[in-house]
Amino acid sequence: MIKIFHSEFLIISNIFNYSKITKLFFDLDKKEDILKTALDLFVKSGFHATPTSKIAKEAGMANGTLFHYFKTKEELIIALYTEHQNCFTAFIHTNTISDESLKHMFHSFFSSSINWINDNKSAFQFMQQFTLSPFYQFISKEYINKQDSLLVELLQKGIEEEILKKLPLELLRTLINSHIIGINSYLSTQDMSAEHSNMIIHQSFSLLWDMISL
Amino acid sequence: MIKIFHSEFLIISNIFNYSKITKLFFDLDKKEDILKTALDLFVKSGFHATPTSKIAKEAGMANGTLFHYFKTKEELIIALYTEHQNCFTAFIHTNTISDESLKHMFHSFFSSSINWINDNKSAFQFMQQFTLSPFYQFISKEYINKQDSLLVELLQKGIEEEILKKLPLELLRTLINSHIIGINSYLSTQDMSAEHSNMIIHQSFSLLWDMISL
DNA sequence: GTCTATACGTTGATAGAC
DNA sequence: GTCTATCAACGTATAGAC
Repeated sequence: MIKIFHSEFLIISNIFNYSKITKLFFDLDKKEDILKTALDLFVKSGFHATPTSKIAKEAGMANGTLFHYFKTKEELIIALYTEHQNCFTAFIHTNTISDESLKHMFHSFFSSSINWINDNKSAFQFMQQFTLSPFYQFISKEYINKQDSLLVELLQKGIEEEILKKLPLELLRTLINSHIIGINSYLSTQDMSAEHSNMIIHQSFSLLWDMISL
Repeated sequence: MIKIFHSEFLIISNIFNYSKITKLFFDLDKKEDILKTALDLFVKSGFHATPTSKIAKEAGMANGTLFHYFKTKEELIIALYTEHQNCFTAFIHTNTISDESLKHMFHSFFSSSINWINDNKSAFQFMQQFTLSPFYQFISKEYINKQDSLLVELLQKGIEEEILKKLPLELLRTLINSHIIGINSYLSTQDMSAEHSNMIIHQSFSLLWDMISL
């Protein structure tokens, strides 16, 4: 990856670190090479069925070099999770437009979530695998709550303003997240045009809104 | 496990094979010992982080004995998945009551799903892990569709009778399944009385119905 | 059917030269 | 920082006695 186009540049720089944009035109950091390769292999074969030796090899470096950047395999797996989770959250925060209408804000929150997931399918699948794995217990409650803080804020406002049904915050939060996962699962298995896909996303938001709004 | 109580008996006989009920009062089949132990360990540590030697040991048998019942570890994992998936489907089929009202049928379908999942938390978590893993590709499309046939039938009827919104069947199916997973996730993380839990299940069905019905 | 013993490959991680 | 060489431990699966 020596040269990349503008559109790819935006996506990739989004996944990784904005401060390292300039390096992208020449070479990614070794650390990022590892993370990128590990993601592909983990999604293809699972954490434990993917040896560190294979990651290093496919990332074009020696076995020992990988352990220079990550002390253990576990550290690598957890770093990979937080890397993408942070990216996901950052994307949603910058793409959820502020608006007088709460419904519009929910809509843009919803669309940006779906869009990120769609542009980062592997990352999202890995994050789901991770969430169900024993590694997840090493992620603090505080971190998890922080990631969902924007959604919780919106929900709180919605309930206060009597736009949303008066239900436990946690329940609403969980149902919305499940809904988003479901839409993603549908969009991934069906083979459709971008246009049709957008229509489904729009429809799905209406469904979600019918469910949670008064 | 020499003697078990009636309630446990019902749950366990439900998980495994009805034709082997009589054996339960003395000893489970070795094969079922393996499956039961493997489930616990897989949920605790994941497929690959759980060695077959540990499964055999905890199931109270020699390493070689395990391989007498399952030729490979992969075969064991896949058998474990279908075992529980079959049980889940069977439970829903017998517990979804026939009724003139489609809404009532949906409600009982929904409740039985939630109830089974709640009584078989480990099994369900394993099934989700499995679904996201590379092993899932070994499960045929036909098998998957067959498992969801009751829901699809209900949905078809609902759309024909203009009770449900006219949306792609697959989309509805996926959204309902995600909703159920979400409710389960909420019920699992919160600590509540059976009474309160039932109330949430009831409310959640209303939400689902608001979403999919006209 | 069940056990013991073991073959044989693989893996995570380290040491030390460059 | 990166590589090569290496190791000790482990994991799947088999062979063969009982």
